[in-house]
Amino acid sequence: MSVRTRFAPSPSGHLHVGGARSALFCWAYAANHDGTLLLRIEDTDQKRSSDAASRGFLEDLAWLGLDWDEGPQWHGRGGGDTGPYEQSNRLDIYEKYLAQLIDSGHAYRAFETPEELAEARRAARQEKRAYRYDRAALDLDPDTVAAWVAQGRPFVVRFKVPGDAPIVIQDAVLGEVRVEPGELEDFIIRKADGFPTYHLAVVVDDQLMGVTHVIRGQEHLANSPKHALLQDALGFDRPIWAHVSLIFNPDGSKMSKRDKDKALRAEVRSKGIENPPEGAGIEADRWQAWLGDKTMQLETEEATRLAGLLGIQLPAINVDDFRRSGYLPEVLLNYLALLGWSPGGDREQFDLAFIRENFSLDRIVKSPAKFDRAKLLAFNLDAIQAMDDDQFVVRLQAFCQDFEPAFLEAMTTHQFKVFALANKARSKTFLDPIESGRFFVQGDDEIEWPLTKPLRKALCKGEPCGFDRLTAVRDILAEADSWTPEHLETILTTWAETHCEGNLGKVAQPIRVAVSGGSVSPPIFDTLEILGKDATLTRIDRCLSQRESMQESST
RNA sequence: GACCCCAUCGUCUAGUCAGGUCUAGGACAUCAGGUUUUCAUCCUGGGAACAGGGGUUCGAAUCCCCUUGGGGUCGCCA
Repeated sequence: MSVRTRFAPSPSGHLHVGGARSALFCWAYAANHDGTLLLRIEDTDQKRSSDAASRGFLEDLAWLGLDWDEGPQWHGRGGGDTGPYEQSNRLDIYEKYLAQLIDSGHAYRAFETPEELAEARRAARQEKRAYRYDRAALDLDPDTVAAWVAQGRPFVVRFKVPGDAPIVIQDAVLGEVRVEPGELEDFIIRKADGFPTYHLAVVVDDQLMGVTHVIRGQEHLANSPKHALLQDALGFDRPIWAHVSLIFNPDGSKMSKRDKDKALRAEVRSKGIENPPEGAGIEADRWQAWLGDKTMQLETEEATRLAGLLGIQLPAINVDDFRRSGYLPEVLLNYLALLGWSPGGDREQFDLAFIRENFSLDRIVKSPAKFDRAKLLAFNLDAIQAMDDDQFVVRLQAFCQDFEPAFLEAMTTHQFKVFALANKARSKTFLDPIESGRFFVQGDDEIEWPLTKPLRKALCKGEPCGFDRLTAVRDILAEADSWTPEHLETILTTWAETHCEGNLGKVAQPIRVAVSGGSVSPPIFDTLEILGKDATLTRIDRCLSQRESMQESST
């Protein structure tokens, strides 16, 4: 039988790194076995599902290069015979199996309200008892049930957990996992709104879609016995389960899609903000609901705006966060693969083709892993350094198109190419050249020279000082008849030979400061070429015009 | 709290399933030098771990048990 794996996210925001890793493992296992990867959208929660969110997932997966064979159709991906692949479009299917379970006595209707259940849970907690549903609905006589249903009284359907034998499941990563009878309560398989719960939908869909291997995060481990029970009751096959360990934050907590909201709530509380800040675009009642419900998530845009207003940095947990931060998809994938899996031996850097060739479930690590940004960054640097020049230019260009169009608008194609290549050796991410190169796209009159320590050192200190050298070299540059890096190098090194004892830095640094307003830039000759002669001279002149006031305040 | 899962350098891991070749290997981070027109690179070198206790065995990082520690789940979320 051919291998069929599935990645089944719920569409509640962007794809987070844990989900991305599950998707990668599903992809890799299927690819390694010439099997099929299915994508299924688990949107049975009417309160939390939105179309925009599920498209975000698709885009994230596509960016990573994790293409699905079957699933929602999107830019040439997806399709297939076992759809529909959105659970909200499969309600009639679940109804059929629900009826089967009720008819066969494996499930029953229950009429307690959510409030009643919450109260029962609270009471159990107070008495330090483990709460389990008391099966009161099982005592209802059939006529009463029929009458209540006929009246339209809301009900849920619960699965009647057999109490006789331990439930033993086999896991490809963890081995045998055993749960004693009586540990599980009669869990709900259909909600009052008519939608199935996750448990029922997953079991039915996995069977109907022919899924052979379920690779998912260990937070689902406790669900598997329930699914096994449902599968047995429905006469379904059990898939092979592989529960992958969790990904942690550096502080040891679980890396969660809710971390952004958590950070925002903490900040709001610590600042004692009671109402939604002006410009956050959040309604007052929605704000209150969000503050009071730690499972509720803001939309990405709302969260980003709010973080901006509060002046805090949101934790990077989504694939999209890393994309915007200038990481390469192949590096993120490489790093994610290493988090919880290892090909054995010393090899650490590899591509998707290598993963495809070498992936196996028995090399998945059981223990949880902390997400280490520093190592990811180091890998990204290595990948950028290994890239050939043309590719770097093209990919940086694409990055700017998506996130920093100002850099493309402000430069000619040639300037951008010089800019890119001048930055390649010093970039750890695509964002590095952008952040350190803002001065390239600023107007000449926007450059300012804050009196920081490195600026003071470059301009004011020493005898002669930077200003002196700048004044002298300004006219040399003005007379340059050619403005190429090579020619500039000749002029300036020659000048440094006679005026700075051959120490190019003595003159390069003051120029760098004058044209950039900071102490950091690409190699100086490239920098000047990108700026061009006019901008260079204008900026030097403006800088020199500040000489007096800077020297005054520096003494 | 109940149930379940896990345990090698600061971090990710190799080695564990088939016990000896392990005075435990690699990578990231860190520290000390060096190269460099700034930043970033780059080069050389150093320190750094088998959670603790019991077994089994000629021999245990590797097998068993207990303790401790960490984590997950306990929703009409998935």
